[in-house]
Amino acid sequence: MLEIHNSLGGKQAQFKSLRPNEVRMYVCGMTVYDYIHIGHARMLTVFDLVQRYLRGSGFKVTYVRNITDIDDKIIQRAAENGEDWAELARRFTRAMHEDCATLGLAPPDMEPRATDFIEPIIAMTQTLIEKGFAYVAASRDVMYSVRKFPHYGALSGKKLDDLRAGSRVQVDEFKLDPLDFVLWKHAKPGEPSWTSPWGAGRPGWHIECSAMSTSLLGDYFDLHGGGMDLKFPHHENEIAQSCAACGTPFVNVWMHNGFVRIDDEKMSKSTGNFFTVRDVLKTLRDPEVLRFFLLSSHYRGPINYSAAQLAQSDETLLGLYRALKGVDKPGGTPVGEFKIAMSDFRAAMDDDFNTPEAFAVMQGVARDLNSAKAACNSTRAAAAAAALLAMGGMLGLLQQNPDRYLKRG
RNA sequence: GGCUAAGUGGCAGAGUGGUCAUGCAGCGGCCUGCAAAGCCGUGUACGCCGGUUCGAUUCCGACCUUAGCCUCCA
Repeated sequence: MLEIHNSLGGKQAQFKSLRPNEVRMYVCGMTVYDYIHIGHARMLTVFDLVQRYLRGSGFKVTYVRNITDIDDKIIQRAAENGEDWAELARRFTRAMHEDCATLGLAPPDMEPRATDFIEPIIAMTQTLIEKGFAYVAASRDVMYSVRKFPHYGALSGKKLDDLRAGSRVQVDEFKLDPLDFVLWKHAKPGEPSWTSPWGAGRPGWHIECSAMSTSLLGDYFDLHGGGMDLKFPHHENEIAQSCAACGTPFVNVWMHNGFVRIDDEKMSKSTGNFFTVRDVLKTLRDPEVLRFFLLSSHYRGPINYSAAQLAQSDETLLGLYRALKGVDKPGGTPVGEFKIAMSDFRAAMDDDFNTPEAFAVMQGVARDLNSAKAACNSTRAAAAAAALLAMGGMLGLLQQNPDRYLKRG
């Protein structure tokens, strides 16, 4: 029985997919204007784990992860570089794909780009205007009127009036409410733009995800994920847009991963305290060390990044590969006591993807494996190795040839 | 200011109303020609103060501290 913490409602809920044995999931991916850092790697790894484990549990999964390839930051960075914005986006999309491949992340089933979904974005914006949820402001931007959506704030537990009171944002004079957000940005001279009923412009960030997810997965789908920082306002806005436009519920379960920190501060591009995946990977024996590190604490909690931590993960992972080394014909189905370990492992994972607990089960199997090897009990060793490999497979770990892995570094 | 998480042994990190997390490091032992690896053993850890309870790290309340969101952000 799989239980997942649903951000909406803030509690663990028994996971029921909307269609039998099928999971449709959407994850907010990258805005491609720079190389990905360890914080992005955590998000990517966490949801890779989710889709992998769901598949391993017998679900048919459709995993969609978008690419935001038009955005203020892209335009700004391109201008700084004297580079074409579309070329810059393509360049960093390629870099991201390279990094994902190195990290051993399965590609999503669909990877929509915002610029390929201008039509649905315009259509949804139009619908929102027609239904009275959006308006064309004096600035000629199309805005979503947050007050028109009664459930606004439900996901993040925020009240509109509290937000307004505490807001440090300088209020846009064209907005009816300070929290209204842009659906369609009116193009300034020289900016990339698409024609629309409201003149040349480009999509706002929030509407992209609503348009792409509902176009590809339907109005109401199972799982929506992303980093903690997207909960408000991005996901709140997605709910407001999609529910209002489609007239249905939007998402069954919301999942948010915790941040990677450095010295107890959030790793982020804006503050400049970040390490890119490619730089960090140069210091490691194998990319698997990073995956192991990222999964060694629960996905919802914070994780502190440091070289010392990585070294510890390296050491632990080495121990697991050493256990696997020299086992004759591992494989087949786990038997006997390892069947029990297997079900312990599943229980841990079914409990909101409790990877640390799952790791503990694997350590127990590794110990049994080492004991069996020491006792020259090759049958038992093979059974233990089979179990360990099966568990590792569900996490995307331990699938390399042990001898080759151990020779590295 | 509002809202949300979290504070566990040297470090990392789960979990639980009353015998065990787990890993790394340390210590003792076994094994080995020595070492490494492995195996066995080993630590009166649960922010502070009250409350509930036969019993609380675990439940309740206050407090302190940290982080995040309220502006782009995975």
